[in-house]
Amino acid sequence: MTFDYNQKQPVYEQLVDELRKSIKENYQPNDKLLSEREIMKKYSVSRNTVRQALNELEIIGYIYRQHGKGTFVANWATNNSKIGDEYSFTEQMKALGKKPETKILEYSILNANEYFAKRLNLSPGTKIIKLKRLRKADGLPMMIDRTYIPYAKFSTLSVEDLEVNQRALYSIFLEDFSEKVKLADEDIYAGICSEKDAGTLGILVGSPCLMLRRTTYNPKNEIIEYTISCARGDQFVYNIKYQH
Amino acid sequence: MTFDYNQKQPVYEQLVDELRKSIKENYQPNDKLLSEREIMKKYSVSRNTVRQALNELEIIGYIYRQHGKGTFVANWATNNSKIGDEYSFTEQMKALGKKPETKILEYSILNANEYFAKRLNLSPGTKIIKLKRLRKADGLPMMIDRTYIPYAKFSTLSVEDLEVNQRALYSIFLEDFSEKVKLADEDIYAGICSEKDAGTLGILVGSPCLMLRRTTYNPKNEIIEYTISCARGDQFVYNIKYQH
DNA sequence: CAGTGGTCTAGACCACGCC
DNA sequence: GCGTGGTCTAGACCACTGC
Repeated sequence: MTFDYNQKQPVYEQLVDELRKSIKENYQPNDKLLSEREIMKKYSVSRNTVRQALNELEIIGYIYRQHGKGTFVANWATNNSKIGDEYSFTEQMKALGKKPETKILEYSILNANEYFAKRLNLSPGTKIIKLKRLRKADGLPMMIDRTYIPYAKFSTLSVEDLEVNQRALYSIFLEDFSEKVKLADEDIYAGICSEKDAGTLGILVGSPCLMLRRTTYNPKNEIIEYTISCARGDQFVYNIKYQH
Repeated sequence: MTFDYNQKQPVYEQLVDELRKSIKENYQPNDKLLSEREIMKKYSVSRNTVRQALNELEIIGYIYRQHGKGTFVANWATNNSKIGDEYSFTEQMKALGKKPETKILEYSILNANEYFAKRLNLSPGTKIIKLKRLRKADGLPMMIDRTYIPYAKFSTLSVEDLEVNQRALYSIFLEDFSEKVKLADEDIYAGICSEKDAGTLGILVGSPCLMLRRTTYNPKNEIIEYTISCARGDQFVYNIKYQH
């Protein structure tokens, strides 16, 4: 068995796909996998390529390796959800089997005041876009996002894409504006719901809520987004998985 | 310049240290680094080794690479705190310049009831250790942890180590019991403080608080810890950084 | 076009776990 | 001693960037 070297996808990625398929079909958790040298022979690739593929599989939690013993299949219970990705409402709701939905409550262009200028690392007065979104799951209001992004970078952002096509904001950043999220810095804390948001979320004023504050950076360390979210405390659980 | 091949530390790790030092002393953010081939010559190592070192530096956010252009120094503002690590109260408080302190409120051995047996994946009635800890920062009570671990694995756990030596639980797991944390699964949600905890934390009953529920797994997918924490909403902020 | 990072090969030795 | 994963080398070609 060999791979196609003329494809756009590198060989080690093709190998990752092959191994994933093979594991899915033929292995149980904690089974011993083929050794690196056996994989070399089977797929006619060099050891470096095998190790590159195995590294990927290790990172996504599909396998674990033990020096002197071998490579083993990890328990996939841990593999259904993405690990180490920044928070995505849509992804989390899907993982819970709920139907996510996003409604745009506000889209406006404003001049940054002192506070938002500082948060976005811009000069006060610079134009920014404010986006207020209501997130629902199975029809139930779950959280309100207030997102602030620099107008200069995203002037042609289409509200229709967000609402009608229900595209994820980060997909639009990446696909339409080539802005890659390199780092997301999140603060999570407990708070009390404001009167305004309580009405929108359909809960009592003063109910406990989960507050999220997020700043995201591109590879050049420019800030591409600042978001404050308020989630209802009686419904919303934020889940993270850390892999080592 | 060459490296010592007889050291326990692999050459690429030595190269990582060298490059970190060099970057710290001679480079500014977004400066262009030596090319991979120049590093090869300078340190007399092969390209693979250089790339292994650069991969590490990329993962910890020290550098970023651009195909066809070069390798660049990232802004270290993002590098002071560890990225992608599971939550550690002690580490976070240190990062904020606060003095962390842990007080053991309870250490007991009990038989797991239905609930905890399920959470730890044990049979009901199995012996487990309960550990209740109060976390303070600069003398101020911040959160209460209730940790449940299987007695079979950690029967010789020393409370003195935790309290007098202020050792981190995970260091003890790793160093004294060879239990490595492979995956941490955390739920974060907003809640209301119980009467009992309100007294300990010095806040009013019914105050909003941040609740954390954590399950950690070793590489074999055995559960090594289940912890529920309650943090005061007026003081405590949970910070995470995601790197891509 | 030259220079960069991205991928790949073939072969070597070491360190660890197990019999 | 043998098989495993971990590290390392020397050399090659490709794809992308910018002049």
